Amino acid sequence: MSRIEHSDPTPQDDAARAGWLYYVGGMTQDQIAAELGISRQRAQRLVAKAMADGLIHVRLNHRIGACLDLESALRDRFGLGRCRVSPSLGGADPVLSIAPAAAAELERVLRLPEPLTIALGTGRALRGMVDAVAPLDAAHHRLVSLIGNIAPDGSASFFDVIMRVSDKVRAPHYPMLVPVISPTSAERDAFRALGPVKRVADLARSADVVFVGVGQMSDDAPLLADGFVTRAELDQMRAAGAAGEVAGWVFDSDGQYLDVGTNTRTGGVRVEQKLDRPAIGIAAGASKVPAICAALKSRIINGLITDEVTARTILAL
Amino acid sequence: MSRIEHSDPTPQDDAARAGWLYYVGGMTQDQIAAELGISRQRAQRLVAKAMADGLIHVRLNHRIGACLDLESALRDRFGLGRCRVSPSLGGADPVLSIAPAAAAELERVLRLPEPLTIALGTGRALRGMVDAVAPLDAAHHRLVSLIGNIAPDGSASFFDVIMRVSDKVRAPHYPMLVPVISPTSAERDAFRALGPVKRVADLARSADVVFVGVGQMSDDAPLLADGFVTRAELDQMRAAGAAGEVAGWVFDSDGQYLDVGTNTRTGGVRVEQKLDRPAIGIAAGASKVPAICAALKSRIINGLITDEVTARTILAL
DNA sequence: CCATCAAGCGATGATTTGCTCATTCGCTGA
DNA sequence: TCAGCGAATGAGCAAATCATCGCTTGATGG
Repeated sequence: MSRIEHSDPTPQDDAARAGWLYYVGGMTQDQIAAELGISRQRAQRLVAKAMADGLIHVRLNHRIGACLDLESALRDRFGLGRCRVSPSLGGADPVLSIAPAAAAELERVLRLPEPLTIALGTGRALRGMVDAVAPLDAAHHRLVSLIGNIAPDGSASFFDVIMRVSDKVRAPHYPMLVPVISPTSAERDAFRALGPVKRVADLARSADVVFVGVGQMSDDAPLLADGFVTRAELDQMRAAGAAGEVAGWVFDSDGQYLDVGTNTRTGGVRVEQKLDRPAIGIAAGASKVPAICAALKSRIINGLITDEVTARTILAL
Repeated sequence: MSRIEHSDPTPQDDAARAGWLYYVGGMTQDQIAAELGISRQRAQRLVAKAMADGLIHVRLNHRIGACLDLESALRDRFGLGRCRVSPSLGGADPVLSIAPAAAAELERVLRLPEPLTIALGTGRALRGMVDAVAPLDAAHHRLVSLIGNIAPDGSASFFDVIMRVSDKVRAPHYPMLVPVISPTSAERDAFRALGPVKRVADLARSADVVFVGVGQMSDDAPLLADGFVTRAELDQMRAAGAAGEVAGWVFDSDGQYLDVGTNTRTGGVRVEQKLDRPAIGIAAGASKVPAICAALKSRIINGLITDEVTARTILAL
């Protein structure tokens, strides 16, 4: 026996086992407690931990008719390639509802056999997506960041999305080591002139697939909440017609990029309009609707993963 | 609005939506009832239906250390290619515990880009596997049955495994339209001489991957339970050393096929020993251990998906 | 060596869920 | 038209689950 038992079970092992028995085996927590020789409370905690640690993945294997209808309506209206509509989750954060669908789409791309360069933006939706991705081996692809990873406070937390996903799927990753938005155009240009930055930017521009979130420019703008722009800058860009933002680059309600405000100092790579490769927007929520519409209109994105109510609102316009 | 609402929600749509809100959204049944404007009991029934219909798939995203250890031990001992060990589910049917792992392996194969011929056996374990596969598009592969699909009572229920999986993944399928076991060798040979049967058999023999269950020859033998062999035939073959069976073909404890009993009348294609392509056995349960060991020993199978206690028992021998 | 503190544990009460049963609804055939 | 019948519904209840609380235990630092 000791020949086989190479290692003591880690806490995660225990949690995984309890979660397995509970969710797959359909056992009650009492039964699990008896099986593993622990108290029910402990069993309960292990099951909860398994869920909290993301050890248990739940997916819906049925396309709800209403969502399929919305997908084809969106596809027709905006000439989309990929389009996915998830059922909404009542009042909960819409990010939660689109994360599994977004993860499934990313996994689909990662499983393609030919080596691809996959460009990723950042934001809550993308973060939700990578948290929902199942570990798999995609070492033949390259993951490249579209956006700088240095926040105004100097932290590199926005690095997270690409780092986490590359960790999960064992793919090499190329973060863009520049400020998301530099204090001055000159400083931005100085960063851009650096060899390594240039190479990552070229890689990002040549990406075979692009995944981005879409930011709104209303008072709850992610750029503002995360401290990338000041309220004055936000107001200035709104006065100039700003309706939304992709990878930090602000555009108007027709999806045309502006030449004012932070757009003169944004460090990352801009997702060009009418890209001939998939550029998939991952976004949901009432306040994002104008931004999503604008991005779709000028084909900054040519694919969309959203939720039911957002899809309905977009189509109602 | 009516422009969008093309179709009324089906009962499955409702179940899927309730299951989504419950499992993905983490809402209580009361909340779901309020959200959908139905009674709590109805919400409860929809959630249960979603689970029963297999609309909700749960997978464990963590390899438990003990199982990994067993996998490498099995790989070393029997020189296996693919090997997967799932945690056991207490007293429950071991088929339930291996079905997700088996499904994941089949999905991996189905997602390979080059067109493959995939041969499938039948049995409870295979049936569990196909029930757990997620729908995906694998139209470039061919699914071929190793085993006849006509049961002694004339029903074609054994057709189920390959039909269901081909339905789920939209792959063309080639059932073998012969009795599993014919009453006489002559009749078996007559079937074999038929052109269509010959072509399916040739296809099966040339398969790039093989998935089979492993049957025991003890009193709970699947062949006996399903009425393919009589007790007298079972006893006769046991007297001749029968230890197990793959795709209806009986072998002894060294994994050598016998020349007696029903083996002279079995209709399907025999999985040859030491195949140079993957031949993956999907089997778990204490009573199957001798059969699995025998099949591994002579390399009728060169891959194994089983559960923890079965793996331990195999290695203890 | 002892005081302090944090982490984990088991118990308890509140909430949520699964199940049974009587009833109703809708359909079919006389 | 209406009786018969099966499926679906909702009420009620027992079981299961979850959240909170005080306690133990073991580590840390004075």
